[in-house]
Amino acid sequence: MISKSTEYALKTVVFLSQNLEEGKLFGKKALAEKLELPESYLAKVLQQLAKRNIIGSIKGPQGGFYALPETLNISLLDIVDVFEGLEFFKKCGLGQEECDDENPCPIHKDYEAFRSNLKKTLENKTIRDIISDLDAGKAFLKNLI
Amino acid sequence: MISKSTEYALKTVVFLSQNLEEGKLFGKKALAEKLELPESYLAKVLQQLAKRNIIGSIKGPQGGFYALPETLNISLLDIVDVFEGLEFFKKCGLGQEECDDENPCPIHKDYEAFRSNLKKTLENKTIRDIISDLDAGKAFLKNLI
DNA sequence: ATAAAAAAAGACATAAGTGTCCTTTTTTAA
DNA sequence: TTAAAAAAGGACACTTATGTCTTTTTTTAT
Repeated sequence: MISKSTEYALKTVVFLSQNLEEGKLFGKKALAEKLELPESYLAKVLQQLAKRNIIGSIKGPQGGFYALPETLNISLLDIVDVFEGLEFFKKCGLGQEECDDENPCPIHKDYEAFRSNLKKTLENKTIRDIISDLDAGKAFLKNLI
Repeated sequence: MISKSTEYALKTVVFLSQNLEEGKLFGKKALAEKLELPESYLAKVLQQLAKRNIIGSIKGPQGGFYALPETLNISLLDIVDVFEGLEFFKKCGLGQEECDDENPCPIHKDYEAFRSNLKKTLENKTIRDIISDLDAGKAFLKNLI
């Protein structure tokens, strides 16, 4: 449910937010090196994030990507939404076309609880929260702090 | 986490268990028609189930597949294990290589709770349970009862 | 103006899951 | 013993996610 795209996006958004300073920009190459991610693939991810206004981008020499003021309020679910959509949180765990409270599949109730709890967790976890956890040493992400 | 292979396998195993009668066999064609599944692909699934002794198979004319006595005690997790393995229940939700209680990712604790709950749910749900739920009208699976 | 730097975009490569088709092997029934 | 029926297995096609490479567009600095 969480693809590489989402994983790379999260790390980039966290990094940019940690380094949010007046006029400070990071190119795809710098980001790929810092975070040890595939540069060309990361470029696509960055473009999608910029298009969705989750981060900002400036073209030309000295250009690059940067965190917006709102970026800190972005939730993990927002990032998942960009790359996977929210279908996962509606679909039946056993792949049944029809599956709801009226017509439940054999694990409907448990699975429904699972996915809605997971959704809530992702929804409530903002970039701000993650950075605060990283700062406090309560959580870790490779190559970030 | 639950692939088409697992979905098809579950439906077949349930069907065969519902029709467990002395000497009664079903060929891949009959199963594919009954369950409305792609016949050639289902054949592969059936082979893997037979190889793992989750169902039995007999070659030759009048041959086919059938449920074993133990088939009723098979859990959903057993079927998942055949086609996806159990990696999902160990892997980090954010794709981090290192992620455990010592070095948790930002959603480690919540995610760990979800996936272990889900695992327990799959582990405790046997084919017998599913058939009993289907019989009682408590659950539904397309083309099964 | 022009060259360079960077984002943006398009085309292609690879791997895994899904799915189909064809051939081989086994085994039973005639 | 032979033909047919069925499982078993191998090879290939399609799709999506992942990843790379090249070209185009934008923009700044000289």
